[in-house]
Amino acid sequence: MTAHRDQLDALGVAADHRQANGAGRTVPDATVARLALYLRALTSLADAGTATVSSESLASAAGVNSAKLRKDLSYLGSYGVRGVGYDVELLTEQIRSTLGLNQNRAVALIGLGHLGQALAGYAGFASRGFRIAALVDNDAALVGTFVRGLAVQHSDELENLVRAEDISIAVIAVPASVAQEVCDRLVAAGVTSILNFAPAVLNVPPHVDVRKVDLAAELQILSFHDNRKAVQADIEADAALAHSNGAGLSARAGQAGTA
Amino acid sequence: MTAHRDQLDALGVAADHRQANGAGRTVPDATVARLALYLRALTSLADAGTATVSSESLASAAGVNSAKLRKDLSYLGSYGVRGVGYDVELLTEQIRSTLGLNQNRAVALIGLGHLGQALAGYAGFASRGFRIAALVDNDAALVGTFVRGLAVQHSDELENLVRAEDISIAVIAVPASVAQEVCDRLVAAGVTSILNFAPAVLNVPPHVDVRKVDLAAELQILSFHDNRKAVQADIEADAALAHSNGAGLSARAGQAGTA
DNA sequence: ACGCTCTTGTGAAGGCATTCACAAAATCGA
DNA sequence: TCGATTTTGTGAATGCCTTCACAAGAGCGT
Ligand SMILES: NC(=O)c1ccc[n+]([C@@H]2O[C@H](COP(=O)([O-])OP(=O)(O)OC[C@H]3O[C@@H](n4cnc5c(N)ncnc54)[C@H](O)[C@@H]3O)[C@@H](O)[C@H]2O)c1
Ligand SMILES: NC(=O)c1ccc[n+]([C@@H]2O[C@H](COP(=O)([O-])OP(=O)(O)OC[C@H]3O[C@@H](n4cnc5c(N)ncnc54)[C@H](O)[C@@H]3O)[C@@H](O)[C@H]2O)c1
Repeated sequence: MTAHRDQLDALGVAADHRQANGAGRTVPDATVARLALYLRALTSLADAGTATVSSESLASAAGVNSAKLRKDLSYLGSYGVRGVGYDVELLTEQIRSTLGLNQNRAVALIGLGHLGQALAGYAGFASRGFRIAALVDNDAALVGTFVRGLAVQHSDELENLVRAEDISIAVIAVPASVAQEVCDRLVAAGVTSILNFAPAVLNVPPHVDVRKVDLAAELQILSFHDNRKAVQADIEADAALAHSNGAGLSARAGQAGTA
Repeated sequence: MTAHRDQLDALGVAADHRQANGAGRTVPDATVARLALYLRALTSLADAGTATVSSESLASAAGVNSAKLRKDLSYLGSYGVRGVGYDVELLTEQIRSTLGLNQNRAVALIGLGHLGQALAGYAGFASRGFRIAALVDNDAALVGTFVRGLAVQHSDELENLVRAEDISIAVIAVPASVAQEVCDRLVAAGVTSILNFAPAVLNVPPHVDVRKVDLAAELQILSFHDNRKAVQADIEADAALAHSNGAGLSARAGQAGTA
């Protein structure tokens, strides 16, 4: 167990992608998702002063198995050395380049409520290749306040900001009821990638990518497995009981049935 | 496009699951992840007063295709009526039951910094089947303060709280440097499911499930596709230019190459 | 009672992703 | 120079998931 399959997202609209990289190869989506993980692990290694790493140890640092890691890296080309491993710095550069992180991408954050404030202050974005270039909210009390040295702008400015800063990625942290409307405006202004925290399905034209983060859904997935474990334990307990007893039904809840 | 494949998570450790439901059938992981989505869509429909829904319209409300939805629901049993559709209330109950949401599960939240504060105040958890039963931090300045009517407890109390409230699910929102340590304590206290926000790979025993949320990774995945689009646009622009020009290289960045 | 229409439920096919397992490449020491 | 050792890169096999396409079932009007 330890985690679910490969965490096939709770989320997920539908579509397909393939990318032609420098070498002309194609990178599977599942691989792209893991490249981000490898990058994180490589950064730790570099910080620790490691210059070279084997697929085995990088894989374990990233929490995947080494065959998968090697196959993933093979889509980028051959940057390892047989018998030795991968050069940490070179591989980092390769992955950054594949992910398009060499240009410190500008990101807009829409909605500076509870979640938005936390995100705006999150150091992990900056350190991993993103520059928050615009903070937007429509609450007059928030507009003009500063978060991490950046002023919150009124949502009337949304289109101007997206164009002025050449923003292609936006994060939506507004209530679900206005998420589609905000999304439409972002798309109209030229945004092509959206990370959506609102529990709403966004409709976008085909050239726009949406990824969603649904925290309650994540918990529900955990709940399913947790429940499964409990039911399993029940079955086993009952089986054990049946020996001494006859036909027991343990006290545990056991939700898997037919309601 | 519209979204990536099925948003194979950026995250994901490795493992496999299968669940025997009431009918003795097995529910694929990919399906479990989508059940949470369907549930959300069903709740909206119920709020709107809809009593019955076809696979076609429920699918579109959830942003998936209808064949997939029907196949997914078929793992729970036959709760639809041919020629008519699904009863919203009945289906809701079925999914809730499958996900183990009929017992308002108690959740612990560890770390009440920027992110933790936002999560603690998030209404979406309560409305979708979870009760935040414990808030834990080790910062003396936070302990004793109240968030949504619940007092923040000192982390020394962690084990006691988990046992007292019979908590099996925990959310980790502490710095990455202490995430493993917090995780170990949670597991030792009896937690079996963890949602991890810290950018760190957690090692857990096999009976414990971990799901991770890595926001920077999400952005990096978006970045990859965004970059791909830009490169593609370049190629096309160059091809067009080549006709009038000879051999042009457009101004655009074009990061997909070999660094 | 019957035929028409609608929509589910599901075998079968096809497509991806993961895992296996090993030949090929590189280094090192003798 | 050569053999031992290490570790990559990748065909091939396997297993999931998705998608297709349609028979079976349910309601409805006549
Ligand atoms: N708080 C969390 O931990 C959390 C977790 C997961 C998901 N979410 C989701 O994220 C979204 C935001 O959550 P929150 O807790 O921060 O809510 P919030 O109410 O605290 O913040 C929403 C913010 O959006 C702003 N806003 C509203 N309409 C706007 C518009 N048209 N343009 C620009 N800004 C606008 C509001 O002024 C407010 O500041 C919600 O959809 C919520 O469901 C929140
Ligand atoms: N802020 C964000 O939007 C965001 C987004 C994604 C991921 N994250 C991650 O989530 C985690 C929290 O982020 P944050 O911005 O809230 O950080 P933060 O520094 O604001 O909060 C961390 C909290 O954890 C508490 N803490 C530290 N050690 C603890 C321990 N041993 N036991 C209990 N509590 C402890 C601290 O007192 C603090 O209140 C980090 O790992 C961060 O990388 C944050």
